[in-house]
Amino acid sequence: MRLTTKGRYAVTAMLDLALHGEAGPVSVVDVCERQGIPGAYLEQIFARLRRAGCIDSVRGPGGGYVLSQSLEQISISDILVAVGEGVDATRCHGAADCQDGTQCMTHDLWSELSDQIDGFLRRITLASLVRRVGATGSGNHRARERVAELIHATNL
Amino acid sequence: MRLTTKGRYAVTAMLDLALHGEAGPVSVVDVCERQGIPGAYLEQIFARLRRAGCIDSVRGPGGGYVLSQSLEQISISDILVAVGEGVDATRCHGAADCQDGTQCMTHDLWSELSDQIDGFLRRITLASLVRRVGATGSGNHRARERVAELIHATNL
DNA sequence: CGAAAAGTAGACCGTTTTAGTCGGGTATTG
DNA sequence: CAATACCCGACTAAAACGGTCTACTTTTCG
Repeated sequence: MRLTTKGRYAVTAMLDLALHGEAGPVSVVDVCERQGIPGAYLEQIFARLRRAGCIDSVRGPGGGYVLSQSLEQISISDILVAVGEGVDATRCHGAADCQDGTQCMTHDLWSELSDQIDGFLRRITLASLVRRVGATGSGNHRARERVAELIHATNL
Repeated sequence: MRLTTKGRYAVTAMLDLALHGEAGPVSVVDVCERQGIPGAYLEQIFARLRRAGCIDSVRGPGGGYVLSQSLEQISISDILVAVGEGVDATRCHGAADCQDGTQCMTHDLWSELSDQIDGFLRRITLASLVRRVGATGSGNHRARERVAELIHATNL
């Protein structure tokens, strides 16, 4: 199972807005310089997020993007769905016609899996992400060590 | 997030072995006719499963493939990992060097997500799948209705 | 022994998706 | 009116996906 960079970029960018958006709109350039995301690509992603209603845009000098809801209201699931990276592990995209018009043996399994993953992502909001990043400090030594441990422990 | 057909085929094929393997080895042709999987492709998948130690092969007439462990011992996670479809939502594949050699802001998130999904898949074994398929009957009306409800409820 | 049944191996290939780039817009501000 | 910033659609190289095809080797049965 893979997550594409588009989905990751979208979440990263939204988190960046959450962290730096208090003083007003945040420009694409600001975000892509801080997060190392190609500017032209990030524009596309922001466009999708806007059309989905996750963010609002302000044009002209001093403009940029602003979160359109509170941090508690925006979940990771919302963001991924907005950029077309919503979870779907089924072959038939939920239609249950996987094999000759009827559902295949493993349809329930994939359906349930999709549900589990989405549930997890729905419970994580920008608010909880901000709390976490704030607590460990982004990119510092302590954080890196903690993650290294985690990876080692879970054999990821 | 997407799951490829290779992963789905692998699980389906393993489940087929679990359901029809009691009388001896099951041939590729048998499995692909029952499950609607292209034969030549399924052969590739079985080859990976064998190299990973999930199944054993028996050559010559009357040969085929046999599960190499008990139904309780084989998890969906094992199968997916065997065919190279293991869960990894991080960009850096666990190395924590996502951004300029240090970990990016969202590394923990993806790492934890991968962990959650894998945990879920590890708890489901061929044994539990066989029980489930037996209980609902594959492809019957009741099962399809249940799934339709689920899909509607979760907006998948 | 020889034919047929089956697995083994790996090169190959068309299509789709990914991960962007590019070029030209349009609104807003100073 | 010029600079800043969003807006939008077309385009593209590379990778991944979902297979196919060919040419083996091993084993059983008659």
